[in-house]
Amino acid sequence: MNRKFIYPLVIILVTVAFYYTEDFLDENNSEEVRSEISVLSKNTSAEIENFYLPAATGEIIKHKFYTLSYSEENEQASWVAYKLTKSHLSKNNFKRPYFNEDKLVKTKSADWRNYKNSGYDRGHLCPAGDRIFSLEAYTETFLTSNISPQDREFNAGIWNRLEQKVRSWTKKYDSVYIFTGGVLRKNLKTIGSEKVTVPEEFFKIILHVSDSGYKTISFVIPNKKSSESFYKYAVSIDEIEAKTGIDFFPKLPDSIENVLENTIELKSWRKK
DNA sequence: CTGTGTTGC
DNA sequence: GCAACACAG
Repeated sequence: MNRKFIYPLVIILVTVAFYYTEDFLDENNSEEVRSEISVLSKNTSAEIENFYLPAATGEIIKHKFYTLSYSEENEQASWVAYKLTKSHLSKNNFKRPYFNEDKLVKTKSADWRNYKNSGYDRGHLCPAGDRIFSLEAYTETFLTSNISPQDREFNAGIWNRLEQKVRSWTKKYDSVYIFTGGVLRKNLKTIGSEKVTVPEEFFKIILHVSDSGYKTISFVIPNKKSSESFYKYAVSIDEIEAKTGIDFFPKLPDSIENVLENTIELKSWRKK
């Protein structure tokens, strides 16, 4: 191809796209948000800790590579939050370590033996596959505060497919924030001597932050085998809040929080 | 990738 | 408890 032709064309396209998105996004991305994003973009290490974390529902545990809120009643996290970036998606072939108690949980996290012969997987909330960029990060996901009883075919099936899609979104968008956990209700079935509750559904929220604004997609999926597309289980964040009692994005200005939380925006996430 | 079970020390 | 290996979705 002729570079003399391509370069001007690219410049024109980029310019048009820039002005188009500026106008287009004004509707739900105020100056308020823009200025917050510009502040956050200069504050990479602490941004999730300080700004995007859901409200606490129990003891907040800040690990090096993810943060969680532990529910002692349920012997598992009520939510796990972490940032996934393109650079995290490296390749490694670490041997699976054993699950350990999370020493940072003051009330003691559940013992892995609760899961043994329970019929349920020790399902990662922050997936090991998202922390393979270092042995330390990988090992840190093997804490019992980061697992929840999951149906075998749910975990290896629809939930796994969603996790892989999150990795593909990460490649596309450079970085995303992920918030995930089981829907913890009263009177759930339990396993093991410590009575780890078995969620009937799991939620996952994906947030993308860029100069042009915020973008989210979220799901609630039953803890059982499904051959459906996970898109069938796309819900609003409001719905997840209603089911879990968790307040997501409590620090975002209400005007932005409301728009993010009550809309289901599938098109732009689905397109290739 | 998501995991489990068995064998042997 | 841990290592090695086989196996399943």
